Amino acid sequence: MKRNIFSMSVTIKDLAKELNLSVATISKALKDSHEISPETKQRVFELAKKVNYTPNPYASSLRKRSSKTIAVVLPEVADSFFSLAINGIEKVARERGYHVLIYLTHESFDREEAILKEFQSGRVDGILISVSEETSSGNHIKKIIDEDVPVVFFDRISEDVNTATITTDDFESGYKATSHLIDQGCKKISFVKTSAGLSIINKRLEGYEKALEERKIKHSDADIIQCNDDPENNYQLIKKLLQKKNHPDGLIASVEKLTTPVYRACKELNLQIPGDIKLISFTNLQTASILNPSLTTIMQPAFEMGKIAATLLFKRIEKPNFDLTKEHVVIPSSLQVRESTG
Amino acid sequence: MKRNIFSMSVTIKDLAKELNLSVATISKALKDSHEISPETKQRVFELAKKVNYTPNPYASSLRKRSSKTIAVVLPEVADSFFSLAINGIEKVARERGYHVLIYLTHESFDREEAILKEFQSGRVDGILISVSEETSSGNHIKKIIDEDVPVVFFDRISEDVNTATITTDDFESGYKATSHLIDQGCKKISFVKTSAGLSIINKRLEGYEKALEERKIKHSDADIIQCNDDPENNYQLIKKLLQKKNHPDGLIASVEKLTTPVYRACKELNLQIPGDIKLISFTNLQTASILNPSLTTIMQPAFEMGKIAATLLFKRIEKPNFDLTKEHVVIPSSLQVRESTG
DNA sequence: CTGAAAGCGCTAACAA
DNA sequence: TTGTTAGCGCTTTCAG
Repeated sequence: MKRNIFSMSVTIKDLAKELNLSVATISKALKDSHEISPETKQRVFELAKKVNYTPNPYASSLRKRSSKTIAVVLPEVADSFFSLAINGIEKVARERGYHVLIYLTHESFDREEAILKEFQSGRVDGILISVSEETSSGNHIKKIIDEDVPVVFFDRISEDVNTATITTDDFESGYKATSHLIDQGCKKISFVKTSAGLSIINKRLEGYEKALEERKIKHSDADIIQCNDDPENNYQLIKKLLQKKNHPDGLIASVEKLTTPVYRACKELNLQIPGDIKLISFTNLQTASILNPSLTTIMQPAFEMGKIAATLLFKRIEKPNFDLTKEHVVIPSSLQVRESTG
Repeated sequence: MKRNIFSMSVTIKDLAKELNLSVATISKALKDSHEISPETKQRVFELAKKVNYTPNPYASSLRKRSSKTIAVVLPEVADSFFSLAINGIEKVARERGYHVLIYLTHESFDREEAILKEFQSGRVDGILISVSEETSSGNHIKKIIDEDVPVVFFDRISEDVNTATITTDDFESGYKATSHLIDQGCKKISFVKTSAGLSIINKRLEGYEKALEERKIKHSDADIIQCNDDPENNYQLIKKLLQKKNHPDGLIASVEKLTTPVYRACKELNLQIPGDIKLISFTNLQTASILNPSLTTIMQPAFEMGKIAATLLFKRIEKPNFDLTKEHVVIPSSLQVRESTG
């Protein structure tokens, strides 16, 4: 492939030669610097347009030590919350001319650590992260912050890292969900959770316990079902719970992926929802409304959270003395009452 | 922040100084070149590890004219197909040490064009794309290919661009879905589609028409419902269809997002599924199985398609004479029969 | 086996 | 207003 002004990537040098100007002049003209005469700018713009000049991003990144790209690191993407969050993030990134690199940890701490390590030498100007289930220590994240690349957490935070967080009111929504079930007459409410020590899940759980205590509903550890990442295992656990003669009459699925096994188990065991058991799930799934009976949900403002997280990150990127450690936004989830708790 | 060997990004130069070697030697040692003595390599590796050296990716990209990153451009991400595809793509990218930039067109051609333009100056080594609904011409894509950056299409292709494609058997699955409904006794089958001239939807439609003709089922344009991007509008259209005295007794939702309005409309109108109307939807949604009645679906092998698309792309990236224009993989969708067509 | 030097494309002092 | 120059950090001849 020829490398002249009509093919391959055109460089500033090419433009300079063509117009008999120096590269410096072209560079400045291109960014509309006031040091350059209108006429020159005009000529430069025209030629640039004509030959379809696009700056080499890496040359510029190297020189300016900023890449105009951010990283989004997520546990997974096949989940309505994260899908929507990506949408929000991408939206504000695009508006500001930033690029977004996406990384999936698949809930593995090792992978998360390996990924974070890549951000040590200026690959990205900032990081948006929702930590994996396995993540307990935040040292890998602190290390990056020490290198002066800003990090903001959204949804799943690491409590020992001191930086901006965008979360929902997990405690309150656990409380709200539970209170709603109690209001609807439930006397024995189970809380189904995922494996690890995710702080958001634990907060939901605390809300659940608080509500039960306030309303003087007796409960025991047996009401809290610990699931893991194996769908079949989870299904069996839930089924076992619902098979008991004194099975719960209310159930909270604390994460989206537990919705399907719960419905399946009820169907399999011929338990009527909401007659025999009332259900609430933490999810943003569109299809909640067309389940039969339709599903009462706690919906997180996923898109909004993504947008706010990204906005804060950019604020810090563009204004390095903006203090992220002071930013802790909590956006309320909403309870969508539907038939499953009717 | 100090810039010495114990803080901030360490560079090759720092290592060189520390070990009294030249940067060239360090660079070669780091990539385990045979020109370097084992002892030297050893020393270099140790120091690099100790001071946590990470190469500056942009310096290297600039010099090597390759970025070890690919772009994935998608219409949206809040859709089970794309979510799963991203998973597949990310998996193989990670295995090969590539980074992935994500871009959303939100079904807008203009946005797609603007995004593609960014790939002109070596930002990415290759592109995976599923075109927007509005995309009819492929010139913006051809331009990129002309600059020698490889492109592979997955799912939604642009027919006038000659490069690798990974698709499902859309015609066959349209045919299969329709035949299934006929087998189940449907006499009047509607096909609900989205707005634009997406080739995959039209192929599904052709399969539908073929099946009807083969089985001598009369049908008219009125059986084909044209939706758009406005959920409320779509809901009304579908409702109007189902309200007719001689409403269809079978319905194919040709894209995932039409599933919800169809179910909603049936419920609203008190139509029994599958008694009054049988339903099939093109979707990979987990929740299809817990809808009530559970939903018969055509499932695309999304994860697999993402993986294959990425694999082909990397093959081409790593072996520039590998001819993408000859690669056209078609992976069959599968019909999941459930209660909604019972 | 090691090093000197050139240069990827761009930006930013500084000079003219 | 424009140009000269010196890098950003790395890779890669080519010489020693």
